[in-house]
Amino acid sequence: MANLRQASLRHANLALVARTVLAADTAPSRAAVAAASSLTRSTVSRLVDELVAGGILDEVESVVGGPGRPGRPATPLTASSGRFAALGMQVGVGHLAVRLVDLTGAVLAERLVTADLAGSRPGGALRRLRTMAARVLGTAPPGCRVVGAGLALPGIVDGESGRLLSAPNLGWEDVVPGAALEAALGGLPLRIGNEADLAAHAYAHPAPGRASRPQDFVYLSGEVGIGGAVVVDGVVMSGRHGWAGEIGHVCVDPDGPPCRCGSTGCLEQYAGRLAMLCAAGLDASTTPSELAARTRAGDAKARAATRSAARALGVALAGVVNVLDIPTVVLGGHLAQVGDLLTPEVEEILGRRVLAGRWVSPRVVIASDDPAPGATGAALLALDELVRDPAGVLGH
Amino acid sequence: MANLRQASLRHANLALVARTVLAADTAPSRAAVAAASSLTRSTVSRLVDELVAGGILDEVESVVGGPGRPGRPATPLTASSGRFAALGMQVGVGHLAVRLVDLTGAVLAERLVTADLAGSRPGGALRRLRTMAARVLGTAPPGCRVVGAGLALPGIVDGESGRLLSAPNLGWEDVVPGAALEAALGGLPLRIGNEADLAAHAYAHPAPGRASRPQDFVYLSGEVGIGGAVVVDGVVMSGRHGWAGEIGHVCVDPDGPPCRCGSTGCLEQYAGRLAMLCAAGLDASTTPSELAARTRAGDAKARAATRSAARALGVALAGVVNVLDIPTVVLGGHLAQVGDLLTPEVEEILGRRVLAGRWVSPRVVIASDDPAPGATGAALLALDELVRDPAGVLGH
DNA sequence: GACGTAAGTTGCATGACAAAACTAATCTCG
DNA sequence: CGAGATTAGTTTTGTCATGCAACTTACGTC
Repeated sequence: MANLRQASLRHANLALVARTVLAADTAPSRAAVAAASSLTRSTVSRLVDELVAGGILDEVESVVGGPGRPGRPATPLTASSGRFAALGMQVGVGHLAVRLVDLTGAVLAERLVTADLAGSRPGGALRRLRTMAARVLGTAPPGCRVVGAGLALPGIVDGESGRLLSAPNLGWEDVVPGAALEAALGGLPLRIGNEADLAAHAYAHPAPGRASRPQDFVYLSGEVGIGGAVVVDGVVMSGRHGWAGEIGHVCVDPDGPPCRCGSTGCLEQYAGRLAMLCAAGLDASTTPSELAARTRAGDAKARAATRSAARALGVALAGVVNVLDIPTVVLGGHLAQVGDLLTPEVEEILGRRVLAGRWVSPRVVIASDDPAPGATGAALLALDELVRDPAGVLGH
Repeated sequence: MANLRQASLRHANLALVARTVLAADTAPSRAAVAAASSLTRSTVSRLVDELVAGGILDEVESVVGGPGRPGRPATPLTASSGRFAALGMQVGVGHLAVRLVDLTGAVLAERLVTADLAGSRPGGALRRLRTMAARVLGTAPPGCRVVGAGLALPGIVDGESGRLLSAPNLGWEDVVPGAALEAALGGLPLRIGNEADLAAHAYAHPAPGRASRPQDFVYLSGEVGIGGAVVVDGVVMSGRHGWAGEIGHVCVDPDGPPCRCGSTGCLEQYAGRLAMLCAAGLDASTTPSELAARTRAGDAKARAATRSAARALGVALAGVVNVLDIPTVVLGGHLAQVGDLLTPEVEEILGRRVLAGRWVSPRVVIASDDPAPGATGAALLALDELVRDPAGVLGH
């Protein structure tokens, strides 16, 4: 709603040029950027010079196998590597993670530890995260400017106030992580977000300003329960208060088993990690991969457990797809580990229950096995801000 | 993604000024617009002059009860009435409607006829609509410029190609209404859309560029089945292909009755108009108001029918609210007529099943009883385009 | 009737972009 | 090997929408 002045014009075009370079698959020349952005070469040249001087873009000298085309050779442009970075952190039920990610999407430094934080005290976990963050920041290359920090949390989060309202799987209630982390961050702006939202963001964006294959999908993530996120056009729909994506508590059967959320027949009671292991007669500490192995081996209880999970997922996701017309589902977290067993039946149910399935049949895909995608997403959050307004870090 | 030139700057600020005037509750002066938009008075003045000359805004002479404040009196600005308008049409299962709506949101002319179109032939219905449209356009006041037309349809629509893919309640498949209406429209651009989407748009926007109370809500609409729409920040989420909002086919109980969509236990089988009347032991031609009357009178079957509908709505909507974090539900269509009977139980179930219900309890509100809100929404669609880029109809 | 106040207008300076001419660096072909 | 073709990038000049500040207008008030 803000007005536009000439400066905003420059800001907007600066951002447009930066985005164009970052989004490109191969390093484009100034001329290519001009063609792609429909700005003139002269304007692009001026803006690129500014971005290069500001350390956001790099001119690549490499005449990798001279193209052999006539004319003056181009000067390829890329995101500057190692000059701007952001810190991404994640508190999971089973781990802590800290990452330093730069504008190219490269991880400059990382620390990841496993830790059983179910029913833990927030203070202790955040202190551990703080020392990890300090160490990672310490190993940042010289000349690298860290522009922000993000933290992914498995619960309902109020991003405005930086407050974690409730994380049932951790047993945390009403925590403000920023206060505990401040000492390590040294005034760095911290943004917090839901783990599934941030993992989904990372899935849609392999690097700042770059978009990957599906830009519209429903993302499911889970360590103990099931979190989720809805991504439309590469943007995570966070809802009125930022609490969207609770797919784990969509009702699959009103007469189903009670859920710890107080309701009955929630998806989580069929396809949550504990629910699946329990149904398969396995111990809570068993890995989902073990469950997958047993299912493949023909273990009857394991087969029944995956089958029940797949049917519940199918019913719940069909509802979501009917309401949102987003025909791609991405399975992350523990669901990724048993994903190939679930996919066929889930797709079959979706095809049957989705009204528009006649025209576009819903697909299920499996996310990468990164143990802490939320940390990457959290870092991208801060870097995206830089991409959205590069003038902010330049000489204004 | 487009680049910004100086002209775009002017276009954007022209739109900003127009929006500011249209969105205001009381006619603002140039100075007030400047304050609200953070443009300078000089810039606003120039832009307003252009908009007034172009017939988009009007200067109101009325010094209604001179304010008695010192200083030069302001010149209040409003949307120009009767100068620009758009044609909104709707084909319902039970009616045809055509409206001419101007920039103030006023209905300049209207025709509405009841007609049983279930299982009808598209050609006949569209011919009737065409003559209605021609008559309404004929009564447009002189000097009124009709800038576009929209058509609301109860089915799955491909807006890009202007094709109605399927409207099960009409029995229509693969129809291109634009061809049949062309003669009446005389080259006017026609946009088609889903009835629920457009009704939801009209609910969020009482007039072009103006926003009403809830800007985030789930809208339910129904004549025979149940259509729906999701509105986020005043914008209807249409989904990847524009087929979002099929809340009627969210699964309430996987073991429930079969639905004509091929699935089982769809919401429509509990809360659709026919389903409710049937469960209450009433004839298909009975009005929902009659059902409401019987329920209030204590008729056991009627009570059971509304109760069952309310529970199904509660379960289905809880899923939607959990996934989208949109805590307001608007009941339209036949559900509005029995709305007061459904509301308490639906709200109770939502409070129980929505995970974030602890912090914000979901509300159910009842839409107005306009028989053809989709027609208004369809007209607004075309007018919104004018508001989004006023420069388009000005001297470029 | 002079003064204060707020609305709206006018003229000038700024600065961002487009257009077009120009320079640079390479390939190609006679 | 050199002239011409071709493409990349730069420089110069013109345009135009905005901000700024001074100005005019139209009312109230004392």
